[in-house]
Parts: sequence; structure tokens; C-alpha cells
Amino acid sequence: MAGRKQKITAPQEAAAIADRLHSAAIHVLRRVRKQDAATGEGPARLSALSVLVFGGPMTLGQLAAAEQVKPPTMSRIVTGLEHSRLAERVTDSGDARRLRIHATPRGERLLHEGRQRRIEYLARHLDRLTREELATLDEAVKLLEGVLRDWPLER
Amino acid sequence: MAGRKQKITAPQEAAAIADRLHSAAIHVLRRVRKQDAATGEGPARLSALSVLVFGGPMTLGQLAAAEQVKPPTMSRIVTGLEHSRLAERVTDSGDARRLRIHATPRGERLLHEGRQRRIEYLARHLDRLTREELATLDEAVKLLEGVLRDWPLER
DNA sequence: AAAGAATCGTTAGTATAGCTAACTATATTT
DNA sequence: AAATATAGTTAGCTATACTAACGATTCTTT
Repeated sequence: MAGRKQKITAPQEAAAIADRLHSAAIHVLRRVRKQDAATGEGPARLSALSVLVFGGPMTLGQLAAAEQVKPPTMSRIVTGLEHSRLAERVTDSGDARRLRIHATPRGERLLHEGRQRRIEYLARHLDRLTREELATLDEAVKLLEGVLRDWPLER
Repeated sequence: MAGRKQKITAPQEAAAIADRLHSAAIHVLRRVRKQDAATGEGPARLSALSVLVFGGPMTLGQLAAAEQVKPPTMSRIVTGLEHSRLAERVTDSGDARRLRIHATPRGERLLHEGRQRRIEYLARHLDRLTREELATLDEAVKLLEGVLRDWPLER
């Protein structure tokens, strides 16, 4: 955090961009989420499953924190994933209070397929951009990733 | 739409960017939506209210279509907005089946305040970007807006 | 003009996803 | 050993989504 570039930013400018960024993000996701219906699972389950697949097995509390959701909510989400045989609860050896939640092979498969479908759909629409425009978009996404990385979760 | 530039885009590139764009959009919105809790209204109501405020009065069916939601769902959302005195149903003169839904002054005020809060919050975090980086982000958002404009709603 | 069909919205019933409060079971601290 | 802290679950509430079935109106067709 100490190594950031100087802030030479006009605040109103940031606000105007923030507004349109917010709107664009909403509309992109609204289009894309329809593709996820094909998986037969709801968004909360898919998102939690994604955390499990890409972050590896973790406790219910960690998963709840990662999804910014309270433990009772995550408990129900995991129950749903178990019923669909996409994830499993395993009692932690060494601390019987804890549960290790992990994705099943079936869960990994379903996630990757859904992700593929979603990305292809989105990419099909980005295809109308030129190579240069895609490069701009790529750079902007990198900037956003940086902002998100340094963005404290509290507040 | 006929006047778009040539497609000289490598498809895999678009897919990779699509993936990260999707992820970034999810995480930005996840952070920002917490600010909306201060309004005391849920996301579906705020989003419908936003359509009413910026799109003007419309029928329930139009509002449902704009929000990509089925009529029964929108009926309940509007009921909620009415209970909070943020919107009103008015029977259409000329076609008694139709309802004109419109935002109340109170609804407009709440929406603008919430929007202000959300934008300021997001802008505060974008502030760590330099002027140049903000310009890149701005350009990328414009590109996205263009893609969204030409993106048919069906499918 | 009357009968039938289409349209608009609501009601009923179900599922998912979020919350707080209260509880159980296990670990840790004193 | 007793008190406290931690990890999850259960219970009960609310909001948001769906489909199916219904009522009321309007349009069409005979």
C-alpha cells in the first residue's frame, strides 16, 4: 500500500466514472447470470462452489466470510450443495467443532462447465470490439483488480 | 450497428478478459451493495425504483420486462414500494387492465440519496488510481456501454 | 351484438437466499 | 473444574424469484 502512485485525481471525475461503472457492472451481470440457470443451481450456491473449487477446501466459517455471508446462511447453502452432491462436509480431525467443506468431482465439473458457458457467452459479445479496444478493457480490468485487492472488506 | 469496426479479435483473448471482467464485476457490486442497506430497501426494490425514476412511469409489465423479472414478482416488488410510499399504482385511463407505476417524490429523493452514497463510496476507492488510469477505466466503461447497447435482451 | 380469444395483473403455493436470536457441542482459559 | 470462547445448527422472519391458476378487461370473429 505504501508503493502506490501519487493521487492526482479530480474527485468529481472519479464519481462520474464510478456511477457508470456501477451501472455497466449491473447490466453485464444481469445478462450473464441467465446463462447460469442452465446449471440448475442458484447464484449463491454457484458462487460458494466457485470459492471452494478455486480456493480449495475450507471451513464453513471461512467460506461464509469469503462470500460475505453469515454462518447460518452458508450452512443452508452448503446443505443445498450436498443435496446436489456438489460439495461435502467432512469433520476436521483435531477440532471437532470445525467442518472442512470441499467440492466433489461432480461439483468441479459442473462449475467448470457453467463457467465455460458464461464466459463464451460474454466473450461472444466482446468479440465486436477491436483488438485495441479489448486491450483497453483488459487494462481497465487489471486496474479494477488492483483496486479490489487493496479494498478492505470491513465498512 | 452497421457501422462497427472490423473484428480482428482473437477469440481466446476475449474469453480470458470476459472471465476476469465477470469476476471483477461481481466483486465490485458485492462491495458496493452494502452501502445500499442504508436506504432500508432491498436491491430488487431499489433497482425497480431506479428504472421508474430514470425511465419515467410505465406499466407493471414493462417494468417487469425492464428488470427481466416475471409479472408476479414485479407485482410484489411494487407492493413493497407502495408500502414504503416510494411508488404508486395508477389505473390507466383508456385500458383498465393496465397500471401506470410511477415513483413518488419521496421515491426519487431516496433513490438519489442512495445513488449518491453508493457513488461516493465507490469513487473513494477509485481515488487511488492516477488520472491516466482513470482515463483508461473511463474508456473501458464506454466500450462496455457500447457492447451493452447492441446486446439483444433475448436469449 | 355475442362468443371466444388474447392480454394484464393478482393470488396461491414453492424454493432460494439473506438476517438475528437462541441453542448444542467442543476447545480454551483461568 | 468451572467459566468462557468458538464453530455450526436450528428456528423463525423477510425478500426475491418461479409456475400455475384465476379474474378482469379488451380485442376479434363470427
